[in-house]
Amino acid sequence: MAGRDGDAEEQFELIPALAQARAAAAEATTKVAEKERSTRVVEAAGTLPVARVLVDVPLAHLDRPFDYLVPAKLDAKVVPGSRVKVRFAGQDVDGFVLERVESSDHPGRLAPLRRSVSDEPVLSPEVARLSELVAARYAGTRSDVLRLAVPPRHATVEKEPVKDAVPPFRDERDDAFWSRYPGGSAMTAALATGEDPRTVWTALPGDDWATGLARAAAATLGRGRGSVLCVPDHRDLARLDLALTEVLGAGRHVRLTADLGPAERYRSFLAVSRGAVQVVAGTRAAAFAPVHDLGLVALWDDGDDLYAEPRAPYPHTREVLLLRAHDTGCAAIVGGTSRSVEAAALVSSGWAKELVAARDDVRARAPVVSITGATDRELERDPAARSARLPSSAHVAIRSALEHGPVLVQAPRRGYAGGLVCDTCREPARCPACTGPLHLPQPQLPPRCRWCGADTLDRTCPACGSRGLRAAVIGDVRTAEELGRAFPRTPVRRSSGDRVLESVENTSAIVVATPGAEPPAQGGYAAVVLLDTWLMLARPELRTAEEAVRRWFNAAALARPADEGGRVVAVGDPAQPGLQALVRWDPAGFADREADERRSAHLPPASRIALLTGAPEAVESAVAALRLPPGTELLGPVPVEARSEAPGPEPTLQDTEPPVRVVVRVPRRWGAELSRSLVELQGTRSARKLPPVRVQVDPYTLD
DNA sequence: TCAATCCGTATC
DNA sequence: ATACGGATTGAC
Repeated sequence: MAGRDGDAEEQFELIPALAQARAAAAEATTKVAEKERSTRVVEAAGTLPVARVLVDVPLAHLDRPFDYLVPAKLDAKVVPGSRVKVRFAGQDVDGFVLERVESSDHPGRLAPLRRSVSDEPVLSPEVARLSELVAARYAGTRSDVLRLAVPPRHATVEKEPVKDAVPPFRDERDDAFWSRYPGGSAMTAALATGEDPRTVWTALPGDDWATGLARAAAATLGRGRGSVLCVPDHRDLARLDLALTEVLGAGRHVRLTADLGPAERYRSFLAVSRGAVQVVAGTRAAAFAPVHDLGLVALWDDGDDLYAEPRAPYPHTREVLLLRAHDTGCAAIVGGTSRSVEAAALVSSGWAKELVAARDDVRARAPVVSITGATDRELERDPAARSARLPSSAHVAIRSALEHGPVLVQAPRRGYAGGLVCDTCREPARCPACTGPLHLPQPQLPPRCRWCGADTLDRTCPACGSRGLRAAVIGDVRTAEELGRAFPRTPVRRSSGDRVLESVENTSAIVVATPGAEPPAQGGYAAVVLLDTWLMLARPELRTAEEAVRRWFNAAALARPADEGGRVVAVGDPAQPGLQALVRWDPAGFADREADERRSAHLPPASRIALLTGAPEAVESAVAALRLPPGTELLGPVPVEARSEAPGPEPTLQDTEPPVRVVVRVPRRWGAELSRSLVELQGTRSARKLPPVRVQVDPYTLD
């Protein structure tokens, strides 16, 4: 059995009787003598007998290395970065060896390592340091971060023979992709020479971004440096994987995602950690990949919410990669069709340089975008359009575009119909009895309350006095049905949820998709229609506008260029800044505008915020104990719904009393200070066994 | 005077 | 989380 000969327990049994007798005789001795006894008994390794071990315990105040004695028999297996088992506070726990040292500062006697799990150095010094930085940034523990960074061991996979090393990569320097961007060739040249450029890249609509990232990785690999490339989901990863194979050839890269399955995931991880491959493409789990000689970190579409890790300490892939680039001094590319507010902040602070196409190029490649109002008056005038809930101009645009190719219709959310809103002011309709949300149980029945179940026969909108109601969310299913009736001779296909189309052919068809599930069309869509854009702006959340605009740009980028007749019709308010940015095809301008608004509203990234959630008294005492940096704002406490979407080990909130939440907000320059005092707070609280308070630094949403 | 129990603190 | 030590309490 594996690890049998690595068991320190056996060594205690093998202690000579003489030594045992001597040890027994030394019963009442000083601490110094006792320490000597223990060292002699365990027979420590000849050189570097002390292992500094990060133990896997969830307690914040124990998030530091502890020293253990390396038994001589384990000398060869206990290497820096390897997994061990140690006795800690009376129980056996897992740990990572951070380093081997000559002596310990610990005044007491050291316990021996119980066992070496494996001699595989799975925690590289760089990732060990990164986990420290991420934990500090998000006020979490290193053991929580390491759970995200190092996949579980798979012994069978670990024993598999190592693949032969591939010969050094020679980049043939094909600049066909990047030369279309002013400064693009300079960037790849800088990647190839080791100048480590940091770039916010706003891609041309319809551009083959995957090839761009693959070329950047190739330039970096040309000088022997590796890359970490992150994408939001599997569709994107399949595309990047293809591009990497084409540009780098076979065997130069691996895919790394959490849902590969334990064996395949560990196999990919080992290929990277052993240096067999230096290019990693993956979802957010790949951000921590221990790439040898890291030269480039890159991510595509950094505004996607899939980059927000749902497990503690909730790090964001973009922040992990940027911390990594900053710490190691490697190059970085933050790319997208649109631009996140955080990316805009990287440019305006001077940390990164922007890489955008020339204005003329953008005009030629972007589709023609128009906005059409969706007033009910306009719907009434056109019976055909009303049946499809489409303004007549959108209806006309679809009909004429279908003569030239496929048409994409983006419908805000999945499902048949959501709640009901006032047909005039669009205020959500609430139950007159209990203020619960109303819905239509069946088309011909009166509205019913989802909370108390009462039917509402007579109701006027408290906001505007209107009596009419309409569906708040049409949903892609009903949209597809209605479009099928409006265009009876055209095939209507759906792409959403777990039935996402890979791509569609260049034929006359209507594709109804939810945001993020839009399949690309061969040769591009003749037209893209964005339905009910106002709905995507209706949520009162931090990133509502940014998120909506990102989704509009991503869908619109699938249309053909203007000179090939590509059109985009957005149904919404022509004065809406996000839609105006789409008309001008100016994602950077919109991001700057949004950044200004966040600054004046004291929201991230201009401010650093932390959420403290827990039982009312717990949150109250936590806030009272917190060292608050200058300029701190405290918002709340407010009651929150007891919801824990995040799977896995979470601090269990008291469910006897409804939890509350406080928002702590500081100016950005005090962000590190805030994180420090949150770490201190969690340390004190866990040491004193106080009820848990969940801390989230810069959460993705503030709903 | 000693044992059972509680509380606080360290965990190598 | 245990685990241990010192203080505290209670019965002889």
